[in-house]
Amino acid sequence: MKKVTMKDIAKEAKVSVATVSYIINNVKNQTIPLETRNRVLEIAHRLNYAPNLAARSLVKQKTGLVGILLNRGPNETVWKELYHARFVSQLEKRLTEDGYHVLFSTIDEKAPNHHIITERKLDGVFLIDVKESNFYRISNQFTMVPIVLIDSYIEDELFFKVLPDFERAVQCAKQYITRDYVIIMEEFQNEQILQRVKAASGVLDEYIHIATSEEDLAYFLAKNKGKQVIVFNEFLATAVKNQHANEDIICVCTAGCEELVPRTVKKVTFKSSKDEIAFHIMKLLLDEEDCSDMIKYKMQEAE
Amino acid sequence: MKKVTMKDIAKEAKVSVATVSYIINNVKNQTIPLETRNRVLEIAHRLNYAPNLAARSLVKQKTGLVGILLNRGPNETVWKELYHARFVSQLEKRLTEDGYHVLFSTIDEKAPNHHIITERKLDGVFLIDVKESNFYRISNQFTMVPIVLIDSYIEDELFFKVLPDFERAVQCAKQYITRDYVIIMEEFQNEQILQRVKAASGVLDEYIHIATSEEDLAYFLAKNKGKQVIVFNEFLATAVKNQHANEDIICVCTAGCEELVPRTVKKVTFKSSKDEIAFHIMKLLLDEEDCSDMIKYKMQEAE
DNA sequence: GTGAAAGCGCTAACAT
DNA sequence: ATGTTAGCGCTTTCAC
Repeated sequence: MKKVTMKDIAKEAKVSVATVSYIINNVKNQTIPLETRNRVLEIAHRLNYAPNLAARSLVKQKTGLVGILLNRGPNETVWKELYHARFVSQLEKRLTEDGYHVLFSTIDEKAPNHHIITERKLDGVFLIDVKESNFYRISNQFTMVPIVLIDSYIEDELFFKVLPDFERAVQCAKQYITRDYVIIMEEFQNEQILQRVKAASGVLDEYIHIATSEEDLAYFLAKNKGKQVIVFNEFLATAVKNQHANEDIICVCTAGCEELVPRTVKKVTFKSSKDEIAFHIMKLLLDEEDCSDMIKYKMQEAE
Repeated sequence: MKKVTMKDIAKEAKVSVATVSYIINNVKNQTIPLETRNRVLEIAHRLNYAPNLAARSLVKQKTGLVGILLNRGPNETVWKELYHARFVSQLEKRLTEDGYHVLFSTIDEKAPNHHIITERKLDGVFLIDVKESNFYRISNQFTMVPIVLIDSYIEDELFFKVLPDFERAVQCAKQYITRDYVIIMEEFQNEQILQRVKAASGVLDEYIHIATSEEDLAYFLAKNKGKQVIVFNEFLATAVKNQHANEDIICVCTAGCEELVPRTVKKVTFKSSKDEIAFHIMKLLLDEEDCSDMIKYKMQEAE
């Protein structure tokens, strides 16, 4: 009941492993008589042969493995977790459909461990919500691997970045604004993302709330009673609405998941989803297109 | 700028690759003088050496890879997707903490492709929401791999199963029942799960609704106006509450995510989380404990 | 204490 | 048309 290899097939078919390899991989420029071919394939099938991709990648120098690495803070809120889960789920779908295998791992912010990238010889990596301090000094280790940063900003030409266009999003949200307003968003590990939102919003720091617990949230809302609220991401917006049904909420749908938001919440949506953009960039990098001119991608918004 | 291997280190340190291997892996019974040891480690570090796990697993016959495979139907609802995402996320955390690398993949229900299991030589596999027809005939291919089924029921002694104890859950929910009630749940790919809920509920088929779209849901609720509603999983319950604020809802918290449910919803929770149980079983299987007596695990409920 | 060498399963260049 | 062979990067036995 042990694992069956090409050798087993070769022996049974009385051919060499090379021949088996040619047939299994449908190698062109190798003319194999139909009889041999069928015999080998039949045996392979009968023995339940499955190629060993580890062995193959050793010689091919390509693993077919793409990593999705998620920086998880010590106590993330459920909302935030869902926000990430949604993205990972969508991205995985695209990668899987494209024939890649996806290695998914959270990175403990306190003990960041990126060894998986180099040890598994990943063909490409998505890094989500990266803490800049964790990455700044070690980026030189990853010059061989295409890396796309999600919801993160690190000043390093090596990385490609995908993140919402906060400036435009806030502008769109303002269409609904008729009086004073405040902003609520998740806590990102990446400090610069926060800075960008703040800069984009044009409101004072005291009117921007980083959601970390229900209690703090309730306190903030109580203090700003009567004001309109712009909330970033659908899950957080839903949570806010659940607990504070009366608020006048505008949700910036950064999670690509508008269906979940209560009808009474106003919405700002994006033209293309983050996973679509991220996948597209990675695809170009994996296919070794020339990517020297694209530096940073943003999502565009509609109404 | 190419990849650095043990050979490179060996050359630079003027020792053999064997010695390098001994040092890198801290092999006991091999007495290495401290001087050599430090010199090699220093070089490895300076060259940014990272072991190639594919090569290692080839000789060790263990990949350190665990699969989480999710059967995704053609048009899953967002609620369902979140339900799964939540579980995957929690399970991945445990596995990663335990030193395993996680291969995450959705399986297209229409073109089920389980080759990843045999080709990546996974050490263990979690299969979520498995369609029995997809698996029934091919289970013999996986006799080498520990497999744990989640939210699925397949009559096959080969598999371990983890699923909620629906009978007890319904009983608990009934504590809140004061009049006629209906049941709402997600559509599972695994038909037998549905059957179990039906059997457990003790209500007629016409009072059990499988949520597939908001329209159908609204129609079902309208038809059963005034009745109490038992909803399976927090996300669906939240969605129901969002759209139909007046309903008297009891949520069976199968997603381990109670915080997300509006306060006005009554809850039935489980004692232990599914990911905890699933991980525990897998751990035993991976460590090759004797597991011959455990057949099926259920979740217990509290409150 | 250290290293040569075989072999894990596979591919591909080169013979035949 | 098929086989031989030399690796891919690593572990491990066994000899020195």
